Amino acid sequence: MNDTPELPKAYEASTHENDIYQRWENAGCFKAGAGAVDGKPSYTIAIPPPNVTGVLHMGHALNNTLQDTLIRWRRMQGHNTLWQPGTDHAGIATQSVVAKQLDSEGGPSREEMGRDAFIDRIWDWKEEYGSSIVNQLRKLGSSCDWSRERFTMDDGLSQAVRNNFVKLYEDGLIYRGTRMVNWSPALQTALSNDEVETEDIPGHMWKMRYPLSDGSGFIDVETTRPETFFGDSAVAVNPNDPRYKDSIGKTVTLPIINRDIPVIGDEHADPEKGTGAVKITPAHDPNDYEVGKRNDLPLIVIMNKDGTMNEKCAHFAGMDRFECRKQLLKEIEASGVLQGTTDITHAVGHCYRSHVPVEPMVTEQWFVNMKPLADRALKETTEGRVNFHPDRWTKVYSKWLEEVQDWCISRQIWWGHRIPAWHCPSCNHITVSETDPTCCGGCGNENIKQEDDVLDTWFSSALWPFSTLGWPDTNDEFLKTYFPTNTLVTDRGIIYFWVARMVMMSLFNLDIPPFSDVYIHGTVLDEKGVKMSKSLKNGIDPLLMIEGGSMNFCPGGWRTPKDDKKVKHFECDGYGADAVRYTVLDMTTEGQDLKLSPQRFEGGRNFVNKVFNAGRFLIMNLSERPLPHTVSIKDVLALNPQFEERWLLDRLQTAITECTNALERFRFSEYANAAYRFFRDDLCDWYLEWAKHQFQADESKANLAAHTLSYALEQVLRLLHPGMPFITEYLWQQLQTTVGGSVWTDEQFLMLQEWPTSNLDVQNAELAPRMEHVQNVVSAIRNIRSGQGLPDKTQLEVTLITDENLDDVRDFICDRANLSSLTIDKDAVKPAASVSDVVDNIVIHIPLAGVIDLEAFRTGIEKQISAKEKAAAGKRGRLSNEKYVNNAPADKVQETRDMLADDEAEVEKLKATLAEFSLS
RNA sequence: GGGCGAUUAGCUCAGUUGGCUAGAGCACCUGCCUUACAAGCAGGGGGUCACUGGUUCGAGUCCAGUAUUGCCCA
Repeated sequence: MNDTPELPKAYEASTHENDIYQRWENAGCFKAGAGAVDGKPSYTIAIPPPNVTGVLHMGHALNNTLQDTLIRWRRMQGHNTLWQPGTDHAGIATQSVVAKQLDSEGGPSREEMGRDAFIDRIWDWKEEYGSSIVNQLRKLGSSCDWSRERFTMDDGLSQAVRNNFVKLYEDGLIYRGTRMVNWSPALQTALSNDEVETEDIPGHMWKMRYPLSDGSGFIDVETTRPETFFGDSAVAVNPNDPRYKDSIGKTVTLPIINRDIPVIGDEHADPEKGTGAVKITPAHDPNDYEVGKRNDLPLIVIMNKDGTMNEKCAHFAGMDRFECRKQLLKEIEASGVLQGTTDITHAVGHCYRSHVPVEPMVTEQWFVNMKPLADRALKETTEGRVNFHPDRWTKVYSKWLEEVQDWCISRQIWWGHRIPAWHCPSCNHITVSETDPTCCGGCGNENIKQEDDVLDTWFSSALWPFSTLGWPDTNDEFLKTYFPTNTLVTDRGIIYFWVARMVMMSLFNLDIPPFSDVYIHGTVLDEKGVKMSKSLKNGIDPLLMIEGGSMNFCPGGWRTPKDDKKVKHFECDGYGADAVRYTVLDMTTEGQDLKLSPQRFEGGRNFVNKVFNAGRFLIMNLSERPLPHTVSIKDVLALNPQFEERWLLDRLQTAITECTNALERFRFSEYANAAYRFFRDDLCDWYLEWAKHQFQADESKANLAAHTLSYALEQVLRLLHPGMPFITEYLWQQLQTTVGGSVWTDEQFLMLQEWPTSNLDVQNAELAPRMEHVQNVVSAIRNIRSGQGLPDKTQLEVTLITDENLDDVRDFICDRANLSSLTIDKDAVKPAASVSDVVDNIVIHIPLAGVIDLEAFRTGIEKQISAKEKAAAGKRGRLSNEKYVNNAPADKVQETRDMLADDEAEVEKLKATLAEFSLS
């Protein structure tokens, strides 16, 4: 790497990214504690473990870009960092994937091969395909400590699950009971309340007539689910409803099955709604379940686990619940039981995964008693130990905890942590134990059988921030060093599922919250504002954006075959990981969703290329000009820096402060913008262009410019590194090999260099405004050139009328405005046939005999005059208002006076130039 | 029905404790292939800050209401 590299004109991300990543990893840069400075605190992020069956989507790209930006920044700050990676076993999802695979192979089904063989088969699948998503995270540049990768089904994490379960059970916080749960007939398992998604769908309200058994009349009830009448235990009427007062205590006879059920009085029946009488099906409706409990009604389960009707349903037995409804309606219509149908829209709970309507059903399940855990978790936010960003999510979190219901944790599937409970057939005792027991804890019977059910995947995810660090071994060095973690970066969608449960379990097991800050980022939307999802075919594949390829996608979402017309085709060569990262960082403003289109990444790619080219420029110039291995600010200061250099150094300090402050406050977009502004505006557009001139000047000027550029670029590469790690690392190393001394070796990485801190010695509040003033003069001259239709290369002769001392920036103005001569004199006379302008009270004259575009000049000046006059009028109005003068802060008033004076002076000068011009 | 957001340039978004002529990127117009970069440079046009009131010397910013829209909960 000693030869001067021949760099291409455009940066090719794909030729460098994999190589750089490999070298980081081989050198141990990702390992816990890499680059840590003694005495600095630890900084830990536990990755939200992606589903092991998952493929990287834009949400992951965003989520992990933010985490990587934070961890790289803290690592550079010398903190003892750990980004703990891993994946989640995703019980239902993974089981479905493998079951489908079996199905497509045509071999034995899950049921045929049996539990143990099937689980082996899933492990095989996991070995083969389970690392695809973590490899995709690598493509993004994620600096996770892969040597510590964990999986929720690992032995250690499984031990943690058992330990937690047993402790909760022993504390009476886990119980087993027969309760109303949400049953998914498609998956044939119970679900937690949070796994049910309510959707508004069109339906019907059917009126059914139940005759009173004594023949004294009838009661009409309305229902959206007539087929559940087989499980009716009562008809409820409001006790205060005069229409039904006499019916209470009587019975009605159910049609078809001719079973008598009581008419009861219960407040649940609303006289205002429907007929005022409601059928009560305690085993298949959550509200009816409560009514049933109050009134001691029998629970009559009428369905099988697969959603078909059971033997209690006469000749409908074996029929699917929806088919049963159809057939039943025909029969009861014919028999006169059906008294009417109304079209309605109602909210129906659907299974989050299979999307079939859930069946409320009474079954025997395991539950966590959430109240005591939730109360503690609530205090963490109210007492400021867990802080959400943006803060408003605290309320969402708190609300859920306040209203939390018991958590159904048992799942009737095979893939997952099998509940550590053993049933005894002889004494019915349940033995719950962390290690496999050999006999019943109640009677000593050795013939015991482990519970079939497994735990909800979130039960193990809830332990993630500490189970990955060795817990329940509380002596584990990693647990001691890196727990509690610092920042959790996640999406609002799993505040209930995951964030709240982690806090609860961490408090229960370790008495401290698992993290201090929770950053909730936006959701990734397509260009039409619809959330990206696989099923809507509107997703943009981040890997494709990184590496290139072609894709079809449907902005707005693909919902029906007709939407095929809306499908768009997109092809690209790949923008590179840095471009993707920078683009999403730039878009990550507080709490804002990200509307993305593939073209959006061009902006990021262009900026990355700009960074590359700045480096290319410096490398080309430095190859002839040896500099110290790493130029320090002392080196620059020793070379007698001039105004331009001192200005650039001051701007760099501002950028350092802004970037650091932004990251501290999770303002990712502000971070990206602050670095961008300094890099593009200050460094490239102004200083670097000036440096080209200096390189042609005498040796001391050239040397100063080279040192300054080298130093400033090196610093800004550090600032940009957390956001765009690859290009910055690549360039940094290229620059190290180019400069003299060649002390640099392959062992050194930008990634482990120190994050810049602002240097108070080079800060000077007067530099930036003065440079801005000078830039305004340059811009005004360029504006005249452009307004007069002159090519950029036309050199101009300029006279500035001012008493300011501009000697030190004379060369700068001449160069940046491309002047052949510059006269600065407060008494200078206007050259004949010249156009003029006034900026910051400096009058500019440019002789342009013969080429003057009179019209352009006049309109330009007139426009300025009217703008200035308008501004002045506003200020005059304010100052003539005595309330303003009396009430506003004195310095503000004085400021307004000064500005008004400036405005008025400038208007005068503008008018004078216009008048002079008209004369000439 | 309840809660939380959003509404600023053609598009996507910034805009801090209220205070100069409300900013950026993209798109657009003009001129430039100037030996870092046309994935670029220079210059320019473009906004009744959703609407209606209120507080204030002063409101994009604070308060109340209205409209449109998104998400979550029931």
